Amino acid sequence: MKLEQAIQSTKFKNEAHKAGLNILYTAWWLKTSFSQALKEYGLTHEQYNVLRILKGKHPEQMCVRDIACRMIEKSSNVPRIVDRLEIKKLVKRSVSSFDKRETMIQLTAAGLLLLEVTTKKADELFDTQLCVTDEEAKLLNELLEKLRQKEV
Amino acid sequence: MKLEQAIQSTKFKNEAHKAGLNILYTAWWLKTSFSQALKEYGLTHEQYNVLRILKGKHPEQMCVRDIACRMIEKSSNVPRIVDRLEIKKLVKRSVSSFDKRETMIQLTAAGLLLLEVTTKKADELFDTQLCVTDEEAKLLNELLEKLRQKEV
DNA sequence: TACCAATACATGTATATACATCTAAATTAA
DNA sequence: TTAATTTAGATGTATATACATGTATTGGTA
Repeated sequence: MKLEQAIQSTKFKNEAHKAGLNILYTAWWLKTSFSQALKEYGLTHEQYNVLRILKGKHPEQMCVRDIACRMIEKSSNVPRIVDRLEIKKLVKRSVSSFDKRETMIQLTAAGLLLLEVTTKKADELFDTQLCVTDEEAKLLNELLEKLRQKEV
Repeated sequence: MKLEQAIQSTKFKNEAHKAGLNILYTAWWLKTSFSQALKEYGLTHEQYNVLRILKGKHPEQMCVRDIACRMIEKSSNVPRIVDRLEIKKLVKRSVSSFDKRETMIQLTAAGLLLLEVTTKKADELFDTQLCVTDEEAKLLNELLEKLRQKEV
């Protein structure tokens, strides 16, 4: 669907302005499809994201700060997301013996299992829903990184 | 900043997968810069978005449903955003005489004034922060719309 | 050693998202 | 014309975002 149809708007200040809105809309669409796919497993996509980050170090533990700086949305409140994962017994919290201020998080066997199933679903979604060739995707990545070059 | 630095991750399944994450990250970055710019005016970017949509019809009124289908994030809860705008006297609610189920929303003079100031700020932000040429932006728009082609 | 600043994370608050439910009004059907 | 269905939007709940503040621990400094 063209952006014009999606947000019922035809006038944009310029192409860059339209690109900004197009990125926001595409991100919303992606998040929504993603959340839909995870729903039957009782996971939100932020919870999935934290599990996936933990998998990267498994069976080692990670502290909250390390998880936070790997999140896509940097302002995510990781302790609260971990709260919900802990209630569902998908992760385990423990105080670091190294530094008692740090809370170490580790995937449980249930968390690891659920992650494996949902990762398959998520990868499938990316493969089937994102209609771009490898070259187009590469170009898209370059354009997005150029667009963000004033990032602080 | 490269996506790899931003989310401290170097392994992606393929370029399309990386593009998906890159879009999500770029959208987060955009939203954050945007919210930052609006903060001194006491507006969130969703509230700004609703005001901007209302401006499109001003001085005519719009019903809640019409606003909702122009929102970038379709699952936004428009009545609640309007609640906050109404408290700040930036919009006015009234029952439609045409169909008493409909609530008509209209910008107040204060809302219109605030919108003019913030629109200047917002446009400035888009112009200075989005580092792409007109051709690149056009390409980006085409790629995003191709990527979304399986949209329902 | 005692004090102070910095750090890690928990927690509180306002707003938004995502979705379900409720109420009133309009539309359709019997 | 009444009854059932649909629609519009208000409202409730769980989760997340964005940001401020509180608390314990650590590290640095006098």
